[in-house]
Amino acid sequence: MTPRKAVVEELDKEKIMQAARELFVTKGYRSVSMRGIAGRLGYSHGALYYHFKDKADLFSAMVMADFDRLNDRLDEAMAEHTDHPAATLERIFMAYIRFGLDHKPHYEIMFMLEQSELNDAARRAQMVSYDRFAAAVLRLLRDSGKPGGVPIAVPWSLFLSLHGFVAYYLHTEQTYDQLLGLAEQYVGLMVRGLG
Amino acid sequence: MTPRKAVVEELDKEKIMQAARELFVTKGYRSVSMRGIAGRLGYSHGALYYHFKDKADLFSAMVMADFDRLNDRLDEAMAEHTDHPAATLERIFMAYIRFGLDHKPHYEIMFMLEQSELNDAARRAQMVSYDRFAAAVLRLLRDSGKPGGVPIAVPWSLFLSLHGFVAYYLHTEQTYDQLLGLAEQYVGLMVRGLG
DNA sequence: GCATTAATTGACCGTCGGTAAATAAGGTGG
DNA sequence: CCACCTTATTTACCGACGGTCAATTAATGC
Repeated sequence: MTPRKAVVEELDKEKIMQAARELFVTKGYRSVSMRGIAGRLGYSHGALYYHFKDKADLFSAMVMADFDRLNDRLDEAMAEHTDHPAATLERIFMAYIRFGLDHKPHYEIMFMLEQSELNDAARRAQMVSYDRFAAAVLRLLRDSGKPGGVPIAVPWSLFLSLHGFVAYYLHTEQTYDQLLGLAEQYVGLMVRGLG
Repeated sequence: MTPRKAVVEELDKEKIMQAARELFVTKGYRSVSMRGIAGRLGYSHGALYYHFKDKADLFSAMVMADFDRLNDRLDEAMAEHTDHPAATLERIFMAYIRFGLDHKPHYEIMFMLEQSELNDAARRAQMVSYDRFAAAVLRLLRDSGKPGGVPIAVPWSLFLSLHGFVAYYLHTEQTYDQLLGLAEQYVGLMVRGLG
């Protein structure tokens, strides 16, 4: 009936991503449909395809925004480097876990999507974010005076460990606060492995 | 036209699970459909619903069979307990990683399915299998003469670490043999954390 | 005011998981 | 051998999905 709305209520990428986020909170991202997102906004589903090429394109845009946030959190954790490198390391690890558990719907699409559900740009953002993490970890390990070189596989192992922790609790109801003690034990185990 | 086939070519659960497995190898399990499985066997999709209540029921049956196999592998790794407990621990960890990477399609449905995609029995099998793992790890840690008690969270942390490793490489082309060196470093880091 | 462009609708396509009635084969008792 | 019941399968159907596209109307530029 009205194949174009008044400009004040026009759709844009931000509104679409926001609606998608709200749906992710209640249902898992698997069951969030393009039709559902459009319906929540009062539009027909076809309108979304004017703003995003397809569902992977929408997911990817959200993922890239989320990686920017994660990078900020890790930067903050590193910025307080007044104490020992080992303590900074623990802060970074805890910041990672906290980000994952405080923003489960975000983390879910960042790391739990199949590769086919993301476009190239989003995959690049994943890798870039990991590179920052790895560089920071390597620097801290060297600063803390490790004898000899630090094997390049170490940051990767640490990342995998952190991801394993978050990924498991992603689909439970438990919050970061509830898991705090366990997370600290876990991180402690990780850091002791580096000694 | 022929609403029942000759008895020699009747469908059964085994045939269906086998066909599903074959499809998992080429496509991810996400894109394996009930129609696709039936088609591969030369049946119409409705026939599957006579043998399995729904897709979750089919997946769950496969998952439970896979946990039996994983339990066997871990039992084998523990059985060779001629040497130090620490060496046995490493063998168990490596056996876990090996199972995951040697049987990626199996591991995928065992651990990467959403809870809603499994029925109660399959969820129980997951927990029982973890309990075996945890009991074995706890026993070995105590045998190796840990001073004081071993926190109950330790086996769980170890499991999460192993899962993190396997989960990441699940969607890559890399084989267990190619990742052997990295896996050994990773396991080494884990065990050192216990010292 | 008129032509052009931008944004939205809604019909349509093929595929999915799932249900249920119809139907034919297998098994059973007389 | 036949009648009857059970078992296994087909097929049509449902609603929902992702995605495409011509039609349509609001906004914009000249």
